[in-house]
Amino acid sequence: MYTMIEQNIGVLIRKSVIAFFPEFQGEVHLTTPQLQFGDYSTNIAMILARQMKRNPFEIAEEIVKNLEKNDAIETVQVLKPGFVNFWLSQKVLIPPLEDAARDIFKIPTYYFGKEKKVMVEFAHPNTLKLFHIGHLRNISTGESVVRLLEAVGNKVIRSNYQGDVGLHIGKTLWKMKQFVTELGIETIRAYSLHDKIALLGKAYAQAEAAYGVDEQAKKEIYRINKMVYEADPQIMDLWKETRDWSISYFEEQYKRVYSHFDRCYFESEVHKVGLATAKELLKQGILKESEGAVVFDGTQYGLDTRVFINSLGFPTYEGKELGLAQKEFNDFDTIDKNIHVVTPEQTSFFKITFKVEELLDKEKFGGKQYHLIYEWVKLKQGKMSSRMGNVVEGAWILDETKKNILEKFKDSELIAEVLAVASVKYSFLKNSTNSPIAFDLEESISLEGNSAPYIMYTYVRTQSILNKEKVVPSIRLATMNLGESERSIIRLLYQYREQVKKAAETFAPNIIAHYLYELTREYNLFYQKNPILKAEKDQKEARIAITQAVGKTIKNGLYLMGIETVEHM
RNA sequence: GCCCUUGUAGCUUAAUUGGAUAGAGCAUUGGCUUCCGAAGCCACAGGUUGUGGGUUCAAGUCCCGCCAAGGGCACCA
Repeated sequence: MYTMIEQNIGVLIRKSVIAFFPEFQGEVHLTTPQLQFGDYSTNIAMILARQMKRNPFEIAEEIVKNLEKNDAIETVQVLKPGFVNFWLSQKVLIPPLEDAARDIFKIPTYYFGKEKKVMVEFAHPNTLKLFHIGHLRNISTGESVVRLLEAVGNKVIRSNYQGDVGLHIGKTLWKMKQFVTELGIETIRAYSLHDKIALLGKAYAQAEAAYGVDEQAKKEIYRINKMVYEADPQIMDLWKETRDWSISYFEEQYKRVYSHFDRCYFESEVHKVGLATAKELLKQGILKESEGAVVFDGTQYGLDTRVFINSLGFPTYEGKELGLAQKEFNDFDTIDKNIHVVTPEQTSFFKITFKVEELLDKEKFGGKQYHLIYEWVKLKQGKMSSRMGNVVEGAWILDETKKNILEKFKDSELIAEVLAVASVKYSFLKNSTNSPIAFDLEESISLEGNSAPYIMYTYVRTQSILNKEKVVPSIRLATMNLGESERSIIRLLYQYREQVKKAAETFAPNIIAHYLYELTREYNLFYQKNPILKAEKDQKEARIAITQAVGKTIKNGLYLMGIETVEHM
């Protein structure tokens, strides 16, 4: 395993340092530098320079001088201020390549605790509302994080928390009741799912408008909201039916982007537990009464003060979260970490609920809740707002991209669909999760350069070559004399597993995107320069093996990003 | 008013968590098919990393001030 190699090099350096500086205590830190600076690098000489009050370059030379010979290392080099750079020998570079060619990826493990089990909570659209482009980014991020955490050995539970009670429901149902009276429920039932969802959207928009100006409407909306909370039979039929439409619609969206959930939580099933918990916390003095509401005074922890039970006696979003947390942690026994993929405006909200949960049960919740901030998809033309009617539906952008692909290239419907999903997902995931995406309706999704089609095209290219010459009888690369361009691809392939681990540790799919793009570019350059099938015997064998390894690695990496591959395009 | 986040080429962005010459893609300009898929490849150009200071052998990254944008700060979710 490469980690062994890394450790071995660390030990070698350590020994070497101790040889001339016996009181050395610190850590030897190895990094993966740019290819031009070797496979591993250490800055230990610069750190020692301060302690020893000597020139770092001299120290670096001394380290190299005292270094024991090791057949994993081909070359060692000392550069400028005092970097020591290591080039690995083919002996250790080749096995990962051979593995990759056979579709074997020995990803190092990474756990957050002894349970080796984590929950990722993502998607969370609210029922009766649109599944918009922001949800699409959320689900792309969540799905990829799930797969990354699985890749490093965790059991991952996919969960999804949806708001099916609350003011937005009150509003929509208020208007929907009118629609039902006007149109008749049977007429509406005959609508396609898509039209039903559109009607719900219309109801919400009109209710939202009335809420601001019409006192009577506002009162009525509050009344309906209360009925929903109390599960009043008078409203429950409509509530249930509209909720079902919404849920089926969401299922369609999840399926289209290859996601699914182990458990979908709803506010309607947690608000009672939340309320009870908040009341209990009030008794314990963790929460307190203020102006008729029950609040948490965060000032003592440098946090905001927020309401958990409002003066009408309903649990707020904060109150419900207490119920959710308990259900999540009870339903799946102990988990090491619960990762909430949510926008940044909720930062204060999470800081407070996490704090309260910790005060409630430190053993159970302490240090386990994590808010993974993913940023908004912002429209270049202006903000998205359901009131303004300029919310971009998730499906819309997928459809647009697909149309674009069909127009530009002569792909089949099926392939265009896969490419569209890939393009949209990739365009989200290549950015770091915490950077806002400025989305331009005109420019749409990029289909060249650093994009999914570019990477996919390269994959297809590798498959096309392999179709012509499948057989790789024996890979004897370890002893072969490889050229420069072969070597840089092999060295990149060597880094893959480490990159996956890093991406998992930091919940950062963009690391995979970045890596795949780099690998793909390197391969394309190689392809352009060198014949593969027409190369000489040994060389041909090596190049086919590389082609196979690159293909498998691309496929594996794309899978980790939640992207399917195509064999032709 | 207080708190948090962000500011990198015309546009969209990366930078291995303090490392080496700040890396790409779009857009612009010029070039590459008798040959494995040109959705490709190469080249040119584009930068005082918002700004002023500080710490360090080393700062886009850390600290302080200022400017700008976004978000949050009691009964919405």
